[in-house]
Amino acid sequence: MAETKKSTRRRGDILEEAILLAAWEELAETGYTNMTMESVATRAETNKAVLYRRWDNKTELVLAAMRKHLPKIKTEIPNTGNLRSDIYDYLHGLIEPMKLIGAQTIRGLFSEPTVWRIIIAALPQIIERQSENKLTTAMAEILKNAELRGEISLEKLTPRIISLPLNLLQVELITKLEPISDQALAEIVDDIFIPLIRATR
Amino acid sequence: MAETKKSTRRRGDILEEAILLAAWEELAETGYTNMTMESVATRAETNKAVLYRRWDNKTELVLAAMRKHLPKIKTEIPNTGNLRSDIYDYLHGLIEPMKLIGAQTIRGLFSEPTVWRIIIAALPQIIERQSENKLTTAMAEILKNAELRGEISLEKLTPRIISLPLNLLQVELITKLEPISDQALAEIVDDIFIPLIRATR
DNA sequence: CAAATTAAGAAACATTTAGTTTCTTATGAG
DNA sequence: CTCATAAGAAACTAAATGTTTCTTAATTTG
Repeated sequence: MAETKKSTRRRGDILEEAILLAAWEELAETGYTNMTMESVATRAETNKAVLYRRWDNKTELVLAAMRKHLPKIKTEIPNTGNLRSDIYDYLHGLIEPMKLIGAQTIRGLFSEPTVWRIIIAALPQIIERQSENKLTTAMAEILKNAELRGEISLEKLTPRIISLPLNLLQVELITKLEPISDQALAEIVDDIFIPLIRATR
Repeated sequence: MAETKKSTRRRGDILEEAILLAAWEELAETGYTNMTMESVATRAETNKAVLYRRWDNKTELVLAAMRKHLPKIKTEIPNTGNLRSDIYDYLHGLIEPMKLIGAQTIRGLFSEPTVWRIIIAALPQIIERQSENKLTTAMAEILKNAELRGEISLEKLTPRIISLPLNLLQVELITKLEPISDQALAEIVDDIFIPLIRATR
């Protein structure tokens, strides 16, 4: 009569992944402050103590969930033979995965207090170490290719100019709290970055 | 022998100001999460219940303290007869008061979880309604003056271009967590905004 | 395959903090 | 001087974080 289920007691990575998924879902659905260690444990069908054996505190758990479930940043850069296309394509590849996540989840992530700070605090870990450098490096490479083609003169470009498009995408995300639209990207590239770079030479 | 003190039981505005000052100091010194309603009450030499009689919750108290103690945004715009100077002077007037607050306090404000979200959530109240509009309006006026002098053609400038300097100041503040330097401002104005505007006509 | 080790499940517990309630008492208005 | 109002004091509730202890299932190892 009783089902054959409930024999399994999960361990190790399988359990860990279930917890991180539960945390990610809670985060997106209810936001940081409403997500409790208890609620995550329950959703993952396990126990609070199990969470604390793996992560020191709620913040660490959230960070781990974000690291696991946020889209990874690409390192490969396009080489279309044209600066504008290279920039646009690369940045488009960055914002595209956000659309899968959707506004709901982004709002869930950002809508509650702590995550802002966590995200910023975590930039050195989540992003800076991996991505900020990755991003800046990618931009630098794209521009170097453009220089080789004689499109621009790299030495005129300050670090602030180089990071300009990325910074504007940041502001866009933070203030809109939804996936960045292709149109916004196009404006940043075509109305701001490219004209500026053409002017700077 | 005993001093003549301790007779006073403060009320009304005097008490309220003491509380808001205490909250502001706690916020700056220990950050949002470490600042408790209890600690604010103690510092203000009053009682937790008094705080809750005035503000519904911790968030409201913090918002009130920020509204009271953050520098107000100027509405008057310079008119030097030169676009570059107008922009620089106006933005300089915005960032100057932050230097009085200092990196310590800015870090205190931003260093702990919730304030990020509070600040952003409060933008509609604290900033957007008053300031974001104020800021955008000021920028628009400065540019209009420049158009009257024949320096630029306003119709070519998109909203994104107009808000560019303010957006870059935002990113600067958020990523550095210290008062914005005059040099950073100069770079934003002279390496980015002015060249872009000159190119866009 | 049996014994030993490891880690999960369960539940009670400690602590902190937000927010409430009730009662007493000082203060200021009339 | 009297009375309404709001401050002070203190006890209390209700989460939520983080801990501890014990039992028991899964895995490793000899």
